Amino acid sequence: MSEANSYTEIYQMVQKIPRGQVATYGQIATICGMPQAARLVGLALHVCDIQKIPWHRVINRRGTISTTCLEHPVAMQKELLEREGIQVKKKAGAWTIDLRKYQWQD
DNA sequence: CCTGTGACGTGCT
DNA sequence: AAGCACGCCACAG
Repeated sequence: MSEANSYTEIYQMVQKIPRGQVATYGQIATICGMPQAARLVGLALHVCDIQKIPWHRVINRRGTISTTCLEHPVAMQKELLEREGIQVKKKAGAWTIDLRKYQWQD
């Protein structure tokens, strides 16, 4: 685990997010020690097992998901987030979440 | 070995 | 307030 300098660390961090809260890519990257590698978090979640990783708790700085592959996951994300007590609103065609209210703090 | 890309972030215009 | 451009790190070809 100490050598977890790659996606592994990110996955562990995402799984560490408390239920009912969300975190931004930059937040995860910063905690992992790579405040400038927010893109890596996104890429990591892109290749991760969305069946095992609560990727829906990880969103961008705007509080929305810019997912290029918003094929199916978007609807599922809404279900998962609302199921955890997080309010998801639709704004300009994108799901918006109140970061100041749900953003996770380590 | 080098180049391109990507679920992002911040700054400037 | 909104949009555009650059920078960051890791991995694939």
